[in-house]
Amino acid sequence: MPDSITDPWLEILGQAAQPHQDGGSDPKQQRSRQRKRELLAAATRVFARDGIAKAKMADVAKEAGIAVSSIYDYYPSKEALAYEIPIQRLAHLYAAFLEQVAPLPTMRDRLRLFLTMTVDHARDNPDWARLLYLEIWPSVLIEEARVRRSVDDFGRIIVAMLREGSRRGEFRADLDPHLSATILMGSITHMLITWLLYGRPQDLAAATGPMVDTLMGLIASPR
Amino acid sequence: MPDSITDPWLEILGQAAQPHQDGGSDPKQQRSRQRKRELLAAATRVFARDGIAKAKMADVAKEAGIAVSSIYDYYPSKEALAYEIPIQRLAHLYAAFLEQVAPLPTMRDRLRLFLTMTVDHARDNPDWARLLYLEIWPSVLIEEARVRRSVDDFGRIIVAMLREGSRRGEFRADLDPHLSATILMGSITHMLITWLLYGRPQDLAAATGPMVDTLMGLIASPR
Amino acid sequence: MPDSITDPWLEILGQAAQPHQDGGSDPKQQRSRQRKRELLAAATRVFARDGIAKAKMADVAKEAGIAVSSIYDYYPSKEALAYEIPIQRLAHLYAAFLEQVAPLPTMRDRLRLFLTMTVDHARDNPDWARLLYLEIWPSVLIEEARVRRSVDDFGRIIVAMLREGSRRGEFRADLDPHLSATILMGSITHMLITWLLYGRPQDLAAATGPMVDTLMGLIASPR
Amino acid sequence: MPDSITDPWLEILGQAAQPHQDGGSDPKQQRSRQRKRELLAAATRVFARDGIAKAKMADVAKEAGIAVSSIYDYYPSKEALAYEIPIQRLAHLYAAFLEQVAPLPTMRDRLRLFLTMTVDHARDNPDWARLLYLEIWPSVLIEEARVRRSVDDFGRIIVAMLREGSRRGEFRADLDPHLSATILMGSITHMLITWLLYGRPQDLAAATGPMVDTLMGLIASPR
DNA sequence: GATGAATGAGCCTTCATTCAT
DNA sequence: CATGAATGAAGGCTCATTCAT
Repeated sequence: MPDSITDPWLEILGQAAQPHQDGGSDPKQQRSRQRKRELLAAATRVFARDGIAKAKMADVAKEAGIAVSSIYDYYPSKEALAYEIPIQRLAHLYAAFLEQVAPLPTMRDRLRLFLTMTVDHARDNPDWARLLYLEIWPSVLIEEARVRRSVDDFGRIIVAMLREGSRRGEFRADLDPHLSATILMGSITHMLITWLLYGRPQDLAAATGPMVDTLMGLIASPR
Repeated sequence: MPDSITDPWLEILGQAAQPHQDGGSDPKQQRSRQRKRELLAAATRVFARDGIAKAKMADVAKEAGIAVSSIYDYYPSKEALAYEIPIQRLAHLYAAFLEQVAPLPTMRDRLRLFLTMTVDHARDNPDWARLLYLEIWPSVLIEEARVRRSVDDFGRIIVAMLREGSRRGEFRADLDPHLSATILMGSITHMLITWLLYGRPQDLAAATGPMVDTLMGLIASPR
Repeated sequence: MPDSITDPWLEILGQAAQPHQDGGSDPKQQRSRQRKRELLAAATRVFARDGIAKAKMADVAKEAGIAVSSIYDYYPSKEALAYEIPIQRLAHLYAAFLEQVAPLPTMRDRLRLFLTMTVDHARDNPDWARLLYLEIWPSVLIEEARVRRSVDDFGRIIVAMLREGSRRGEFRADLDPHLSATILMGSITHMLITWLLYGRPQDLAAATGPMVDTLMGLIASPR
Repeated sequence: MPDSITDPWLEILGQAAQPHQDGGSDPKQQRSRQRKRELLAAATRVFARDGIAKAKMADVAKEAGIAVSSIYDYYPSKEALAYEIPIQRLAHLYAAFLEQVAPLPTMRDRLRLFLTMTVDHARDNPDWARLLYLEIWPSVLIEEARVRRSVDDFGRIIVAMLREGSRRGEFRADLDPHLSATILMGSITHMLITWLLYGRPQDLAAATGPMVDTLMGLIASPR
């Protein structure tokens, strides 16, 4: 049974993978775009290290090797700069998943891939992960619609995949998909947070397999 | 088989339930203690509303109905004030659990109680919960040992109970207790965060039963 | 014919002489009130010297011998501070005039006194005069109602006196009081501005007599 | 008695009507000159609207439809740009007056024309008038000699005309020409400022006649 | 014990101006 | 010529904390 492009989970994923309209200015010049990328990377490092509220634009500028005022050529405010980071990176994650998901035959494999990629993405970009999981996600302040949507997409994708898996009989039908999604996301997120804050488990990659196996076992339709 | 006071999980719980040394001064005066309680309650509200970093001592003072400088008669700094909140409340939670846990015969029931009480405590004190789950817990800033210990106690208690449950044959022995604890804590925490940020599930109490059931089902030793 | 308290010009003058509600905070302490006075005096000097837009709060603070942030204990912004100056001083001028005007028998004498006191007040407080005549008065920015009202009172008082003088037969009835008022105010103001900007006439007091005489001659009812 | 070119008032007027050396570069290109004119017009509008100190070069550029940095191809600084405006326009006013004044037989008529043209010029160019009467004229900042001279020319021309009129017996000889000039200029200026700030008199043209008549009556030599 | 008052350190943001292309 | 891009220099304002009364 081939996937239809109209499968809800694919549609949601496809939209989430779209690089939403960039918040800052969009310079035409090649060199400028490069500077902007470097700025975002530098900001990620500084914000992850000091926290958004306590981080200083001066430190971001220094880290990026540009003038403080130049930051404002790209982003209108400190918050706009901070919010751009999770938006872009999450879109990348969703896009990468979209690219690799097609060949997999079952929703089970696909969901497993999604969770695994999420952990790997965090492990490969710990600064970004700190920012997302410790600053942005729990932030009471997310009034910015674009950030909120990016973050919410995560849950939406999982719920949609769970639904599709249930429909196909791969996943238990007796579990509310929101409940399952909460367990999946909460477990993965908590593992990441523990790793970020305490450095445990030391080998995050090694711990991911058993974690994902256990979670998949929980939701797998029996027999 | 009666509990021994030397059971690791009871020992850990007993220590966690001790009100750790208060950070501020400890005036003997009755009236002073009352003011201090009010101050802490006011601070909880303000910090939950604005976030610790953005909250102003002036707002806390106004909410408490006292002068800004008077706050410093009780707590040496804004952070000390902020940190005192989770410390006290978590100790209360642990103590309340300690009081009710004894009569329960199985670790399964006890763990179930712990998770349920955690959710109830958050539901009954949403301001405090915002502060703990959205501000303190993910905080990169927790260098303050006492806060960190209070928070860590949560995980320690669960791991110890899981171990004891495994030892008694109630819980699956093939699951690493840290992995199980991560799932339990992550799931509960994520449910609370979603409730705090999005107001869903609307009826948190009603959602807690199925969630705990599912989680317990996951770790229960088969037959 | 004794003045009635209900004479329009007296009523307007009486209101204008009221010290309008102070814009800044109103500390109870005696010492604080003194500081506030000194602050206003220092601000007058700095604003007159550098212009409001270019003046720095740091310079005002230095001139007043207090910390920059302390200024904000008294006034909420630079503009509020700047605007308070003309408001207070104009009210003083109006009040002083109100005190001295009663004994004078004719409107002619009274108007002459008003114009003379205006010039004297400026001569005695050249910093304040610079601020009022060169910064505030021509300011497009006066959206602050209180400042605008204080300044407008000046014209209102003159027009009302002209009307009363006409009614009494002292002033020519064929002149529109607004036209006359424009000539009176414009002439006096222009003389002051020239004095402030160019230092001419060198002896402002000596030049005032002839100026006022000429103006009064213009509006005096013939014979 | 024909005017002699050596009449002081004519000599002063002639010099004032010369377009003083332009502050910016003087590109020979036709197109460039056009751009410069448009830039000056745009700057007039922006400066009149926001005030020189608060106006931003970026806004001027946007209004002129050119790049910010291009402004600097024409004028070396914001102040140079701002000052160029009154200089050029005043020179135009003086030149226009010079053109029309010759046929008039009496100094009285000539002075009347000068005052009327001044008002008309302001009414026809309210943006420029705001700039001149509310920003430049009272400016403490006019250290720029050329601006100051342009503005001062106004008074010089009037004083010279008053002197010539007195010499000819048209104007009262007992009035100090500086005093008379102050009344004339102050009255006209004040009428204009009131119009600019308050929109009154609504019909400026209609109000000008009586005002000028009254002023001329004041200085006219008695029969 | 309680507070009104004062402050120093700091930070985000603005903007006129420069310059390589 | 024209400009996009970059920046240095500032400045208004905030706020946690201190202290004399």
